[in-house]
Order: sequence, then C-alpha cells, then structure tokens
Amino acid sequence: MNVDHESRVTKNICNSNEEFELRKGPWTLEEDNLLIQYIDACGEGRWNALAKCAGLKRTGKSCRLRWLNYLKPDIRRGNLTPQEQLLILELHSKWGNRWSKIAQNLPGRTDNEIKNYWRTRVQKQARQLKVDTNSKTFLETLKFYWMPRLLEKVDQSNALMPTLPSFTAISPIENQDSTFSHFSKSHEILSTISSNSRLFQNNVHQEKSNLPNYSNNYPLEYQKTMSLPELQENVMELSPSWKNNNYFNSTQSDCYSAPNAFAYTEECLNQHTMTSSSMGCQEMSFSEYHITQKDCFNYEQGATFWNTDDLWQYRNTEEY
DNA sequence: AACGACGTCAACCGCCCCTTG
DNA sequence: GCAAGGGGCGGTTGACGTCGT
Repeated sequence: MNVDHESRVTKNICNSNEEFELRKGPWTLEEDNLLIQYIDACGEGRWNALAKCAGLKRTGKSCRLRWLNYLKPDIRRGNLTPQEQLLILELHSKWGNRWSKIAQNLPGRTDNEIKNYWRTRVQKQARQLKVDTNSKTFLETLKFYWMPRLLEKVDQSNALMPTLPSFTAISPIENQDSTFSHFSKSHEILSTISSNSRLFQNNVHQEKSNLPNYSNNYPLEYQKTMSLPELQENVMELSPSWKNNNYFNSTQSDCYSAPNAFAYTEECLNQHTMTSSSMGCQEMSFSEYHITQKDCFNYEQGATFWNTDDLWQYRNTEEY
C-alpha cells in the first residue's frame, strides 16, 4: 500500500490519553486473521471492546460489518440462484427495503449482498423502464413476466442439476398481510420448487396429468405467466409512457422467445398453458412461442440473474 | 493498447432504537 | 425519566474489474 493510500485510509483521532490511527478502507489479510482469531477465542459481540482487545485499529462497527458480511463461516458466496432471486423479489414485495429481514430468509446471504443485488440489478431494470420500483407497473412486470420466468429457470436448473441446494433450511416466515399475500408460504413453495422439477401445473389440466398436484403449494399467481403482448397490453394501461418507448417491440415482428422453455418435455409443454384468471388474458400455449437455444439457462456458467435480456431484446435499438 | 463507460460489491456514514446505569 | 453508548439498519460511496470502442 502506498503512502497516499495509507494516509487516505487512516484517520488520526485523539482522546484525552492517547493518539492512535483509526484505519478505514479495505481490510488486510492480517486484520482479517486478527478478527477471526479473536472471535474464535472469545466470541462475537461488544464490538468496540472487541476491536481494542483484538488489537485492531478499527471501529467496532467496522469489525462487526467485516465479520457479518464477509468473514463469518456460514456466509455463502457466489451468484444468487434463481430460487434466491425469486425469494428476494417476493419478500421485497412484502417488506420493501427491509434487507436484514429479507436476508434472514436466505441462509448464508447478507443484507448487504441482497441490497446490492436489488440496487444493481432490479433497480437498473426499473430505471430502464423509466418506472419506479414501487410503481404498480413495475410490480406487474415482476409478477407476471419476470417471476414466472424465474420459476422456469428454477425448474430447469432442477432438471439440469438435481442436487441443487434446497431451501428446506429456510426459517419459517411469519404470516403477514401483504399485497402479495398469496406468497405467504414462500419457504414451503420454494422447498417444493427445489424438490420438484415441474411447475405451472394448470388446475384445468391437473386431472389429466400424471404429475403431482401442487395447487395447494403454488400460489395462483405463480401458475400464471404472461406473454409479452399480454404484458404490454396490461402495463400500457398502467404506464402510458411505455407506448412511446417500444419496450416490447420485437426485432422480428411475431417472434417471441420463451426463456428455457426448450427444456420442457412435450408432455409438460402440452400441460403448460397460460391461465389468465385475474388479468383477463387469453389462454396461450407454449407452442405459440418461438423457442431459441440462446435462452438456455446454464447454471454451471453462473446464472447471475434472471435473463432480463429476454425482455430488453425487444426494445427498439434506436433508443440507444 | 488505451481509454472511458459501466457493473459489482465491500465498506462507510448517519440515523434510529434499545439497553444500561 | 434521562443521557450515553452499543448495535442494527438502510442509504451511499468509491475502488476495482470488465467490457466495448
């Protein structure tokens, strides 16, 4: 570390008895080791005292943050799985920016990580749509376009990787009133999602199916997804400004891709029809989609997000 | 190769709440 | 009841890596 950086990341503070340097900025390996060793020996908590006793020239807050967000052994690192992304969307719709509360339902994930995810990915999409993340338009987009597609990714990732970590360890979510009240059993839902590889069993077709009946576990809204034209039709009413933005314009006029849909079996595709109970949408089968290989979801390569390019690819390029 | 734009994420800041004396 | 300190939380910043030109 050069002198300039050293001076930038340190801060001289004085008290009645002594002067010492309070470090700021990135943690060094030595500091990490000191913190880990001290917590191993004495446990966490009382962070200000801990910082002093451990010989760290850091504030207690800084130590706490470093431990909770980075050093703690049960921290899970790496890309958020589709299941986790889905859960974040769902819980955020319930609780808003209660990051720590949301994080409590994603074992090994920190509030900071979830907050960063939301700001860097989800909010970015809202900005591109020129809508507020709290707007009804954006919620509708999440609910009827992205969440169903995330579920498809979950479904496919289970098909590709049956040993995906399951959510059975998720702590129960207390019952709460919510605009998304039908998601209240999210932990059960996601456990089911993780342990079964077929989603969107339409009640209408249930008796024809050899597959289990999940209707009690999957919220109604999850059993419904919308095509881009359907979504467009509905959100236009909510956000007239979209009319001029050509968000849903396809470069090929009647070509819509269903992300990952190619992974469905013929049987599943036959069952996989769109319902339209609350939105008054017309029923649409997957056969109406043009399925493209590029939409393949590859878990091994790191599914960092739902593939929102699925949506943005329809945008008129002249806007940029 | 160089440069700027953009994305990610660790870390800090400031506010608030809770506990303790 | 009140003040002080500790800790938790959401918002923000900035360093660094990556990508596109």
